[in-house]
Formats: sequence, C-alpha cells, structure tokens
Amino acid sequence: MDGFPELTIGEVSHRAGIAASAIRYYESIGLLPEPDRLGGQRRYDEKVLGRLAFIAVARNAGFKLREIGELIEGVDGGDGMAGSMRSLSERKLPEVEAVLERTQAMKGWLEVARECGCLTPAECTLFPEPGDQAVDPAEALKIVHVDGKDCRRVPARD
Amino acid sequence: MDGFPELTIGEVSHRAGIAASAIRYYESIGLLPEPDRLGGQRRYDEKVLGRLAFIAVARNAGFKLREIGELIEGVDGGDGMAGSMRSLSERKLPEVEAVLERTQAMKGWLEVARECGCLTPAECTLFPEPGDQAVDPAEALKIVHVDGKDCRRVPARD
DNA sequence: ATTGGGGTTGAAGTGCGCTTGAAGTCAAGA
DNA sequence: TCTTGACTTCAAGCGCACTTCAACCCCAAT
Repeated sequence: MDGFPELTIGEVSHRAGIAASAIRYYESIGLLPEPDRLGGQRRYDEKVLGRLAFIAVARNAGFKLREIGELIEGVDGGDGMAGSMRSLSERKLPEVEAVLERTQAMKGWLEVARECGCLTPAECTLFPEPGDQAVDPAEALKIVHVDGKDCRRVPARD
Repeated sequence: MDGFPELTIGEVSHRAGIAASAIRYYESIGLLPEPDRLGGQRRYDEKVLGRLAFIAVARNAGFKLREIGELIEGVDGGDGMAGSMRSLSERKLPEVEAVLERTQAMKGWLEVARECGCLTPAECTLFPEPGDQAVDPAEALKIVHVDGKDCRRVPARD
C-alpha cells in the first residue's frame, strides 16, 4: 500500500475540484466516512478521490445526494452495486425522460418567442387564452411545433 | 362588458389550477396587480386567468418569476412585449440548450447503468477513476455513448 | 345565536445543496 | 516570538417558489 493517509482537506478539495465545505458537508450527511485525524485535522488517502468522483458523476446523472447515499450503501453492502444501480436507474429514467421532453418543448417555444413580434399575449399563440383547446400550460409549450414558426393568432371575432 | 369583478381567490384558484397561496404570493412580488376588494376579500375579473396562464406558460418555458416580471413590464409598458420577449429568449435559449444536452447525456448514462452488472465503481466505466482520460464528471456522462452498451472496465494491471 | 366555510395577515417553515461567518486551534517559517 | 495560513466547529444564511400556521374576520344559513 502507499502509506498513511496524508491528504489534507485542502489538497483533496483542490484535486477533486470540490469545495472543502462541500466535503465536510458530505461527511456530515454520511456520504463520506469519517477520516483519520492528525492533530484534529482530517487526513485522507487517495481513495476518497474515487468516491468524490463517484458522487460527482452520480450527481450529474441526476441523482440526489440521498439517492447517492443509497447507491453507496449498495456498493459497500454485500451484494455489490448492481442491484441498487438497476433499481435506482429504473426509477430515475422516466423522470429524466420527462425532463428531456419538457426541455425540448421549451427550446421550441423559445425559438419561436425569439422571433415573436406580438404586442400583447392576447394576439400570440405562445400564450393560450382560456378557451383555446390547450389549457394545460405544459401542453401549450408543444403547440408551437404544429404551427411552424409564426405565433400570430388569427384574430377570431367572437 | 360582463360586469363587476366577482371571482373570489378560491374560484380563481380552482379555475386556474393554481393554489390560492401562490396567487397571493404572485401578488406580493408584483406579478399580479392588487385586485379590488369586497369586505376585505379579493375580487378578480376573468382577465386574471389570462395572466395566470401567461405566468404558467412562461414558467414552463423555464423563466424565473423575476424574469416573468420583466416580461410583464414589457407588455404593460409602452412597447409591447416583442422587445423583452426577444432579449429574454435569446438570453434563455443557450441555458435551455445546455440543460438539454446534459439531460440527454444523463439518459444515456442511466440506460447503461440499468444494465450494469459491476460490483464496484472501480471496475465500471460509468465511474471514471482519477487517471482516466475524462476527469470532468460532466464529460464522464458522455463517454458511455462511445463504448456502446457495456460498462465493464478492462481490468488494467498497473 | 351559532356554526361553517370561506376569506385575511405576517411570520415562519420546507427542500436542496451547499456557503459563509465567527471564533478558535495548530504547526511551520521569519 | 510572532505571524501566517490552513485547518476546526457550530450556527446561520442563501436562493427559489411556495406552503403552512396561528389568529383573526365576515357573511350566510340553520
């Protein structure tokens, strides 16, 4: 092995690109084990960099810290991480897909909005009035694609 | 016209699908004008439904309430909403595109994770070790696509 | 007269992932 | 010896968009 834990929290912070306060926070919520101390100060060995990378990747993948904790328990517990990975991923995928769909709709909406010359929401199909077919604002985002690019409402006399 | 403001906050809440507390909150931050009162109670006319729909759509499009406020100022101010729509949309589009990209990467990562049989992060390319080419965890999400489906790391003897 | 079901207020709480601040400790270098 | 600089703790603050709470008011029906 490569000797005693020797990294200070500052060095770990620097090498992992994560604020020291965040590292202490992770420890406080149980994402990181309590490290050895030298004169009261935390000393880490390099393994912690792997775990921090794990955390960073999982965070990027959309897991909350609590969920990452479950993942880590799965890894540290007997069965390896396969089981918890599968169930967490299955739980998470539909969420992510929903976000994806909404984000794509947002993008389309904004592209039309960028070209919008309407003076009031009333004359603009980007903003459905109560009475339009689509009342649900989440649906309203999507309508845009149907019309092509122009957002000007045909002024319907009632 | 159709007479005096007659909708209570409860009716508005029900018809707009927005909690009464949220409506009061919107008023408190200036997104809604102060309505008339009848015996101390707020009375709205139907126009407010249009504005609430406006807010809901813009929120769905990714605008923060503060930004929606700017939008509304643009509409209520002299020039119509076109100018503020354009500048806000231009500001927002790159953000949304960034979210979109990250979300797509997340989806890919999760699809591989769902099939992952690795027992530890060390043997799994889903979790890069320090020393792998990609240290940036945002990049780590994307690597997956390159490899196809399997995430098992070739056990590189050092 | 009382009950019920709305409405009103301001303040505080929620969730998430940290950051910031104050006040103190510790070891090494000038 | 004194100063620096990095570390320590615990508590509080932040941003966002609300929600919840306690305490109150008001009107209509029974």
